[in-house]
Amino acid sequence: MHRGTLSLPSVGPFDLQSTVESGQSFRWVREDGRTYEDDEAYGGDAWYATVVGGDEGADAPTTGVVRVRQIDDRLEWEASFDAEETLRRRLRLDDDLPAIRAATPDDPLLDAAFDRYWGLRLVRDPPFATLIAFICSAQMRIGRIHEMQRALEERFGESVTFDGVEYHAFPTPARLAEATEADLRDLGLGYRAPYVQRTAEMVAEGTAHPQEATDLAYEDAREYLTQFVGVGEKVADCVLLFSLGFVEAVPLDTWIRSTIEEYYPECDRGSYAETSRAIRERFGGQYAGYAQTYVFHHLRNGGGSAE
DNA sequence: TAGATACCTTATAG
DNA sequence: ACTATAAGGTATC
Repeated sequence: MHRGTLSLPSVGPFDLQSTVESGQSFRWVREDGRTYEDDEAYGGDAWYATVVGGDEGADAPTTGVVRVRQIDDRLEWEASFDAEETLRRRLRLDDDLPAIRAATPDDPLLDAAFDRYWGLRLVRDPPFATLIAFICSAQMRIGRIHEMQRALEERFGESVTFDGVEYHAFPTPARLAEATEADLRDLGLGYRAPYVQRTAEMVAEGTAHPQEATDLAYEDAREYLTQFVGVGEKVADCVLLFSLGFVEAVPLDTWIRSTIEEYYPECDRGSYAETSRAIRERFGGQYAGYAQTYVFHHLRNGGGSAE
């Protein structure tokens, strides 16, 4: 058992709950077993766990389990290995949040979102698991996307025991590629089942790998990812933003589209590509994905003109 | 290239 | 109880 504490003034503002429960990551499981839709019962100091390794390859030299919780300005962790660097990377603790906000234009909506969830950070999740999770996300609620990922892990993921508790890594591409469409439909994936199987097969066979997009220019990277089955421009943007470090990416989902309609109508240019360019510019360019994630979380929790 | 439609499953509103 | 609708869209025509 390895343990450690990160003092938050050293990494700047941070809000663990907002970061891992804002619908950007599906890799963290709350240890108290409460669902992600049960926010009102949240106590503020819950442990969250994730299994590192599995499909992560070189990104995570150590396979193991990490638990983390936030108590005031301390981030406590327990893990089966020395997890400090993993946490810094996965939770983007080195991002300069004040500088990012300073680079984002002021307007009433962005100010409200940043004020309300100040400390929310983007995540840097493993590419394959993120690709699969967002293929699953089509026409799904956040809670059910979580359920699907847990089902995939339990059915196809490697079992890991830590501190007397059994955890499951996310399945490897090879293991998911072996699954049949019927297997995946049984887990409740619906029409996404063949998308997941075929995409896993592409990665397992070496046809393509989401990691390959990292070296490309942003729009080329988005185009690259759409070769995977079940991956359109929106899902590609999610993978770029939440896994591959393209902090300028702004996934145009239903929430952001309605936001554009209501608050930034001049940014609606018809096509995804052009609207994407316009809203990215409106959100300040290089860190536009940060603004998107704050706004998404804010509006999904009742923020905006309705309040 | 832009627009319309089907698609699995679940939860919620009426 | 039962039907309609929507949920972080994509593939196909």
